[in-house]
Amino acid sequence: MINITLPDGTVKEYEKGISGYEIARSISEGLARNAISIVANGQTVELMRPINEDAKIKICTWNDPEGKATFWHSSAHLMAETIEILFPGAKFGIGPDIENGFYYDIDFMDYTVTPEDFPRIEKKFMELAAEKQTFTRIDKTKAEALEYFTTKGDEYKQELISDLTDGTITFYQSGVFTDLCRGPHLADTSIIKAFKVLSIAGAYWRGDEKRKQLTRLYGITFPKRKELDEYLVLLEEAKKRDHRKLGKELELFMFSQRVGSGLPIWLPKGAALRERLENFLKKVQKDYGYEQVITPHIGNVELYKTSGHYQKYGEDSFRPITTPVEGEEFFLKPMNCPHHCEIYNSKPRSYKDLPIRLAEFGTVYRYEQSGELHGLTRVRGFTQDDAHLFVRPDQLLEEFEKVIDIVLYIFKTLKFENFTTQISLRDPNNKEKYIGSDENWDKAEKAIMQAAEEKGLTTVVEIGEAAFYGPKLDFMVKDAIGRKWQLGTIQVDYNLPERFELEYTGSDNQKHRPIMIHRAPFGSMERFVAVLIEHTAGNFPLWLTPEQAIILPIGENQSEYAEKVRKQLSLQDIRCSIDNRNEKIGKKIRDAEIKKVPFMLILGENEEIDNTVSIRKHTEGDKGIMKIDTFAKLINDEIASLLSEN
RNA sequence: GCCGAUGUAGCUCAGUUGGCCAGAGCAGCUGAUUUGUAAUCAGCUGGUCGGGGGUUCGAAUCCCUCCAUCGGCUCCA
Repeated sequence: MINITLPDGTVKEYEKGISGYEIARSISEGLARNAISIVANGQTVELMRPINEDAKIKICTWNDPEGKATFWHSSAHLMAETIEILFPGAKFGIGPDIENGFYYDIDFMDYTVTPEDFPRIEKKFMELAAEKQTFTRIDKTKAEALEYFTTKGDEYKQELISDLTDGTITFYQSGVFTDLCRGPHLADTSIIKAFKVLSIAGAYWRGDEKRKQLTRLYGITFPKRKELDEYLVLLEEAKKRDHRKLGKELELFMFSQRVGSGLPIWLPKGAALRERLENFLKKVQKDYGYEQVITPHIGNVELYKTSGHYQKYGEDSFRPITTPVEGEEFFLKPMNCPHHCEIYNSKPRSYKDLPIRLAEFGTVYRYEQSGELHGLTRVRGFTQDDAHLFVRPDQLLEEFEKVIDIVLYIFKTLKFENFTTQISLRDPNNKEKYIGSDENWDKAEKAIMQAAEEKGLTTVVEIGEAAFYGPKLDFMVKDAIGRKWQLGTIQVDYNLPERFELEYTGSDNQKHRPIMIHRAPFGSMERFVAVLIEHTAGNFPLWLTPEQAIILPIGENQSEYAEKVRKQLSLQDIRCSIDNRNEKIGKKIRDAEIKKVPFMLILGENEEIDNTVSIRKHTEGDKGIMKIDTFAKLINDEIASLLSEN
């Protein structure tokens, strides 16, 4: 007999060799029916696998992440089988489950797959699923495994197998398809009731751009047809929040082919919104002892040779600008830190002066490959809400933590609740990608981890994601369709102070080297606004929104009164306009709703007589009548509360 | 940069196998209407069919090329 511990802590006794399925059945028929896989002692395995020792278990269904993973991973196998049948000779790379569905990287050889092929792939897939195919696990020696795929002529699988240790290799066979795989899998394919090929893309074999590009098919499956339909609706809804679409509709920003790709142009409403964000941050920073500076958009090549950027990125930058007579070389500023280092160096510094906190909304230009540009989130010219803190070693931790406070305050004020925090370290096996000594890197990495821990952040550590001059603490937020973007970033840097020979005089009258903290809570204004648009679906908080209220006179007779209301509100800092068009009130309301104006003020004879306005709230409807000043106070109070919550 | 797709009026989209002056709705302009909580009516204006080249008697439609955009990959100081 063995002891099985259930997630709620109860311990049950079973015969040795019992399967997860039988355990599920002993709990309830329903659970057995819905069970997909079982986690036993931390390892996800098939339901039918015998359990031979005491174990802590969890039966996974579609509602568990592990269950979904197994469901989608098995679906990837089935999609591969479908491809093998429809496109004989196709070779297979890897096919994992992902956050939403799964993909398989496939070399289709001479055939080019297009979305027109999707329907027949989907049809065949569903036929195979209905066959109730089972997944059979087969242990192989390395030699046997290699032989199988050599005979089959699949060099990708051969390469994968060569990297594996002998004795751990398993195959899974379902239908006519056999794949190298660790498992686990569904009991059989019949519970897959809906499948859709989502998209097709190129993907380099093993993520290496020097190697062959395979065709990646993205797909998703569900245990119910209805769930697929719901998922597709969800995707459609998400597309409506796309910042590129809303940015155009709400006239926030634009791009022009003539100006150049990746170079955003801020329209009046977008510029005003961005300015409010900047002022908000400026005020916070002032409270934290930052000083604003302004530096030029270009810098001499020597500046970037000193900083190391030239050696690192010189070839992948916009070409240098040269002066006609002297032939001096300048680069478009790719970052603000070197300029700020020069400010630090402009006069002798004492330990009493530190920390020095220099902030700048600095516009920078970076060459991004054409295929990487993406709306406002990935551009070639953007403005960082940058600042550099020059601190003594004994101030590092406290200053770093205060920066975390600023980031968290901003995220909270803007209701960014679903962010993740990532510590980006260097890849110790790839040191030539970075500058600076091991000792300094160690110090910097430790400082970040300590600060994050003391602030109670739940972090994910990513190796190899550091900047070339130092490790980072990054704040990541997802966009409408789940893509992750880095917004806020805080970086500890021992390297630039050395390269620029930054110094301060200590209390011992000796020269010391300060440490730099680079930080940008928004990341960049462009990317932040993009994510803000997608999070709010264009319904910005009242203090940020371009137009807070719109006055809608019912007829021509109210135009004078409308102007009076506008002036009165404007005196109380409320942004509003008048819709004086010769249209019916229904039309004016409709247009204001589409423009997402938070408040509509409807004025007719009654309001004019009583000196009131009739309030209609965006998406909510009629809110009744109130005095003009009462409305103004209501708005200003709401804004004050939005900004003061802390 | 790479793989695949897309590009028709300011916006959203029609445009059959290449064939008469390239269409619609919204927006805009003009006029009528003066309106009470999500679209008043009528008329009009507006397009080098992404750019360039080619095939053809004839190209928005077929081919080549460049550009931009979209989905990914790679990259992201």
